[in-house]
Amino acid sequence: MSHLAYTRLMATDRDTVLEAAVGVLSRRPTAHLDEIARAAGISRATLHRLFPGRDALIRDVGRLGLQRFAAALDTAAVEEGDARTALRRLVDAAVPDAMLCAFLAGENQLYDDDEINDLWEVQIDRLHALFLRGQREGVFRIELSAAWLSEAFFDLVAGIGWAIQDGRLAPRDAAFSLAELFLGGALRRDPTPSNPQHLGPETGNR
Amino acid sequence: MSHLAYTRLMATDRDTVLEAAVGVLSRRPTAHLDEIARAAGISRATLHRLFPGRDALIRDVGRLGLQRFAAALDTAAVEEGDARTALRRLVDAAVPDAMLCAFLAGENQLYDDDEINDLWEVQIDRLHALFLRGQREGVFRIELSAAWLSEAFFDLVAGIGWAIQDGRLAPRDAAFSLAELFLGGALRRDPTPSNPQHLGPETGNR
DNA sequence: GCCAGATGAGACATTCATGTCTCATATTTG
DNA sequence: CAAATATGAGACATGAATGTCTCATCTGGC
Repeated sequence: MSHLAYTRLMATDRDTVLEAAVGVLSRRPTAHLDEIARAAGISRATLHRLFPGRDALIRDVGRLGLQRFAAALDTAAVEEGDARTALRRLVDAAVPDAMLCAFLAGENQLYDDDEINDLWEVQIDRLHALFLRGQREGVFRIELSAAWLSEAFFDLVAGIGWAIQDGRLAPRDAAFSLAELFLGGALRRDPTPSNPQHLGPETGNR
Repeated sequence: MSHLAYTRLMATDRDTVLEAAVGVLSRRPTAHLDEIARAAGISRATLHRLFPGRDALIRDVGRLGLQRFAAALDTAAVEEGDARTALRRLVDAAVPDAMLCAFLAGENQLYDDDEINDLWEVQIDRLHALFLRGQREGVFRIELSAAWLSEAFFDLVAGIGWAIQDGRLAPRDAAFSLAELFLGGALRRDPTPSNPQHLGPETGNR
């Protein structure tokens, strides 16, 4: 029991360090371990005790990001319901980890680790499938390829992460800004206020 | 005259190297000078003759990207005409340099060079002004802040660059995919085929 | 064909981040 | 309070990338 509690404490500690690391690495991939350790509030020695080396740290950051994104896809249940509301759920689930996604977008496929690459491919495929399904359902536009929709969505999630981190976007507005822009685009829908249609069902919890 | 021709030759040569460099650096910011030199088809010695050092190279890549983006804003004449067509012109002008923009999006504000930062700020302000004007004209949605629209637009341009570089998007489709997604969003406009409206005036040169 | 400038290949020194170590201190456990 | 463990601070070695050099080769102009 005490052993379990101990390992769990270490695990969350590792994740805390990884989240601090991503805050630095997403903007400056060449940051020194000194900076990362300082950002995490620990010494370089402890950082080395938690992670054998720099590449191990980077690898674990990527793994954490992919795990979080996979968890977001799970909690959003993107395989169920109609595609539009599924995507809205995904937005809500993914925005809290937008910074991790921003890191992933940058370090896209520079990993030689098979586990990481497989994990990445699986999640992208799930996203791709969501858009394909939406296109078949008549929800998403078919002029834009599902591959491009997946890519653009992930780019915008990353953009959300950067914007929040740099203080250019309030976290409160993040999910709304992402969902509205991606789903509805930048153009006004109806210049005449005769058609009060909305882009999707309002969940009412804003 | 021959002197001018000589310096111009060198300048374009520098730009050629910079464009090769961005192809490597946009994906792997930690790439060695060896790789960059090989990507540019020159030796490391010549690379050092063209650029005093690594940071000078990075700085010039950033400067080139900003110059190209500024030129795109100029040729698109974003300050003239209605905002929607101005943005379409900007898309067409910016897409060829999307990879440079992708690099800029990554190395956002890590420069301590005042000239670079000023140049960056000016261009972002121009983009911001375009969206503000469009919102006042009733073209762009006012629920999304002009700052977010600027940021998201740039993120998508960067995404275009990455997708093209990695072969996930055909260069032919780039401008269309970017403009349609950003302006109109991912959702189908009219599920019923009764209203054949389009998102903007077709220029007819596709 | 000759000369000047440019380029490539490689050796060399240097700098700096990394990795490893020790020891003192702080914190927790019993 | 005492022991055990975790942490921080710093020194030190190592290795890799960078910066600088020389020399051979190539190209272009005269």
